[in-house]
Amino acid sequence: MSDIDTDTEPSLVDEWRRLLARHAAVTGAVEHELQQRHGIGVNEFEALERLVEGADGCRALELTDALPLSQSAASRLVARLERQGLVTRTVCVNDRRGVFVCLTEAGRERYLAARPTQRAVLAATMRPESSG
Amino acid sequence: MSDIDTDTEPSLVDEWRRLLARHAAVTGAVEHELQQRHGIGVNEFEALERLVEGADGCRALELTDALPLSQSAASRLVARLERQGLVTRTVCVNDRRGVFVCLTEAGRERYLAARPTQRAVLAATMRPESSG
DNA sequence: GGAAGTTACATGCGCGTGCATTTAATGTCA
DNA sequence: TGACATTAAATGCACGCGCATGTAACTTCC
Repeated sequence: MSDIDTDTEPSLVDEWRRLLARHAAVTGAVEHELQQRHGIGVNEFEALERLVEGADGCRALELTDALPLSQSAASRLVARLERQGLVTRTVCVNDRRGVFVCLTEAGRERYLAARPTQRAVLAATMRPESSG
Repeated sequence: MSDIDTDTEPSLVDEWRRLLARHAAVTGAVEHELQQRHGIGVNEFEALERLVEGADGCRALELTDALPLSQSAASRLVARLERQGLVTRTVCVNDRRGVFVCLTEAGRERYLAARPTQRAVLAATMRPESSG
């Protein structure tokens, strides 16, 4: 395509850097606004959203899979949410190793309150992508 | 375009989730491989790359601007690189508040050794984007 | 049923991050 | 020149992360 002679396509590196910059910008903005206005972080919000999308409850395992987090990070995330009263942790009936995470009313309200903020920040910060 | 009636375009949220997932996947892979095979992390590599692209040296300030990191994180990053002997920190001549970061020979070699690894991981993990 | 392996989740640990603050050097203005 | 604002970088602090490991509950196979 272009006539650069790096060892690999420069567009790949460009894309990578754009990914890094974009992620930092968008995530940083979302994190900041959510934290400032609703006292939750990006991952907390994402977890709540997954719970709302499901039947307000799901296995911790599903949450771990749905989020870009390690198992330990997900575990602590749920613990934080529980500490804030946004979810409850109960032993799973079918598999007592498992934890059933359930959205509380406070959790639902917090999510609903935070959603417009998150959507607004996304709309404001994700646009510049088109000019890539 | 599609006829979903969420409070915002669902494509925006989809794009956001793809950004999160993609960043986690690619960055995680690059981080792991670079750490495993060359003893440096993603940010360390990016910093070295900026130094190589420049004249093997630049103000710490420029590095901070070039990387998706806070000022304090960039400062510590340079400190780590120095501890590993990959860069040197000298007081800037023109502005003695500033720090001039200079790539060492070891730093250049480490970068050159790590670059193929990074490029390979990028090539392997960034492709799935096209199917967005 | 019982031993061995596997899976789900929690936790100790070290580390990198951002925020707020500090320290030192520059710029500004009189 | 001297006082005040500004800027560059370093650092104390709290916190979230991943890795490795621990614990408890399943599963398998005999």
